[in-house]
Amino acid sequence: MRNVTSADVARDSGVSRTTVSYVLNDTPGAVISEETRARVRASAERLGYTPSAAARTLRRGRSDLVLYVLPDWPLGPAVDTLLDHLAGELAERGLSLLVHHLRAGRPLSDLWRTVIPRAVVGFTAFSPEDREAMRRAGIQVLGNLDDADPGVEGTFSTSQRSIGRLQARHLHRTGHDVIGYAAATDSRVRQFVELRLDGVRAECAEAGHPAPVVQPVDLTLDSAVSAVRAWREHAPPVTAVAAYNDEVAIALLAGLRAEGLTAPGDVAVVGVDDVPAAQFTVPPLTTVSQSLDEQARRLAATVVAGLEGETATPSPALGETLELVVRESA
Amino acid sequence: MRNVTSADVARDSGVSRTTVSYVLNDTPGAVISEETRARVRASAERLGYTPSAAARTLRRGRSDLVLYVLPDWPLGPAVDTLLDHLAGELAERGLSLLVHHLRAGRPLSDLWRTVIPRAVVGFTAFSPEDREAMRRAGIQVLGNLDDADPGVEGTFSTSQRSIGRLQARHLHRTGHDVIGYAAATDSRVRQFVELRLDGVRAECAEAGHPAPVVQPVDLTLDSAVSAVRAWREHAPPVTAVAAYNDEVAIALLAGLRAEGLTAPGDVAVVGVDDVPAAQFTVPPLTTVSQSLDEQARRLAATVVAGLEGETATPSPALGETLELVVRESA
DNA sequence: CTGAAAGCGCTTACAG
DNA sequence: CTGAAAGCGCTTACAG
Repeated sequence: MRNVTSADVARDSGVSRTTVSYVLNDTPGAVISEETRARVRASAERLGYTPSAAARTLRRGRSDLVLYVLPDWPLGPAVDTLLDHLAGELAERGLSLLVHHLRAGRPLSDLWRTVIPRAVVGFTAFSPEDREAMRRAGIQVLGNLDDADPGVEGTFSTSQRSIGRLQARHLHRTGHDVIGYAAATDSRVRQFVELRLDGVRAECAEAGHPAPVVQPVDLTLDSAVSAVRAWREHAPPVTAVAAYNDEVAIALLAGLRAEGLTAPGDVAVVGVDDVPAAQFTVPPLTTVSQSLDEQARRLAATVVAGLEGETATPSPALGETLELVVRESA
Repeated sequence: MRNVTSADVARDSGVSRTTVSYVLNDTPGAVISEETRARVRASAERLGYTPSAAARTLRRGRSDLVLYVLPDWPLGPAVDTLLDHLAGELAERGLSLLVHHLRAGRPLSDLWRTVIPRAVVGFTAFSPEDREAMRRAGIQVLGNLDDADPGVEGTFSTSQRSIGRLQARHLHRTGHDVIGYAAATDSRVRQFVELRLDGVRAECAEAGHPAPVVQPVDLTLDSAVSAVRAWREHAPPVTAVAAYNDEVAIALLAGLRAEGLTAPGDVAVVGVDDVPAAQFTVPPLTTVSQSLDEQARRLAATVVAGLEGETATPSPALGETLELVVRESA
């Protein structure tokens, strides 16, 4: 059963392939009678014609794919939401999403050169060479986390620094002068840890308070307990801590409990993410919500705007998607 | 700056395009001197030649894409792992991953007809028509959750029923006769709820115990409290409950606490997933781990085996990736 | 208004 | 051992 091509449609509707192409693509300049158009469309429909992406790509020199480059660290639930929104918006415009997970020994350039996507969207920034090469090839490049490029900074992702600032500010406002920072140990997430911690530091400096006392915390009780002890023994003692995320914060809460301490009485704890479990911890966890859904929507909008050639409307200040959820732990 | 084509490489190395193609593709029958091969490869390298995916696809009649069809419900962290492994394995074979999120008004057939992927991998089963049509088009079809097709059943996903059985069995063994089931209310997840609950029912029936008392639980304290009350008021009273997943179980634990009850003393609770927070709840949560990593690896292996034409080695019994993690809540 | 023809870049019988 | 040539299915100047 051979595939049905535009030639089949042409034959069936008694016109040339040119006409079929004009009709089906609604080519602007083409002057074709409504009657002919209807006939062509009916044929296409009846024969179940679907244009070949390969042929179209070969002809046009660029495909209908958008390459989404994922980083080498765990993104959590964010990806799902992101991919979903993005794929949805793209589908409405006849585009499809190609995902690539960055990894050692899997150069990005081979892929984009081979596939010639309409746009490349990166979770992390691209190397200047990659970026330049893609631009030259007429591929739209949308990066992320790219602090060097002010035009792109934070277009998609909430500024990690703002997260740290928000945590520290809340802790200061609730009467804590010397605060700790619980840093995740997963090396793949280092970039984020550094950025968020930077925010905490900046806030402390501006408030005239001492710099945060950093302790590594992985997802074990032992590690949480050690961190708690270190903070308590610190002089002056740490009375509140900003955790890298809710998982770390939840471990911390368990660490406090194991030491016979409570939050926020002995040590206040603030997390990041507002995971579902955060409302059910003992005590309920105060945290920073990143509004991933909202961010996903913005990313999709930005990509689409870029594709349609609009000047990327500078997205609203990042902090806007950030929200402090005050419960009981801090 | 025109793209470099095989003709450029041919010119540069002084051979025909035929030879370039033979060398670069290691075409089996081709007899070409080692010296010529080296020359061609050097030229390709130097010119930065990357074959056009579009042209190759047009010629071959099928692309180097594997279409991964995601369902219309939240997959959680699973997707990330799955995509990562799959994309990795595929990349090693020169294939790329195209994701499509199923949604109303976005027919799958348009996409696969347009793109002609090497294989289509589905998280959920495909309709018989889609499946047949794809097969006829020479596309490898790998479904999931497809209980109707024994050859495919559970190839990728752990049997949802086994999860329920495992939960119920543990509860029975620890002395509970009448158990409850906490069903998630998110409609997108209904399919899973039904399957897992089925497993619980089957286990109860076989053990000669009463059928599970089902209560809906969403992620609010109120809802958890209502469920707890209903179970306590049930005659005979429910002394243990299997929760749809850890999130629901964690809400339940909070509901018990709010009612002045404790687990497992008053009501035992067992979850599913072993999320990081599970080890830090009060009390630590007993749960079923699905070994998503292991499953992702298997999915990738199955897809790759299928692509290489091997008869899909029937994967080992599903239950094997399931593991009961006994902590304190049950 | 509509058609014949070129050409996108590749692979692969076919003929030396 | 190697090359000339056809053809995959489309779009788009170009010529009526």
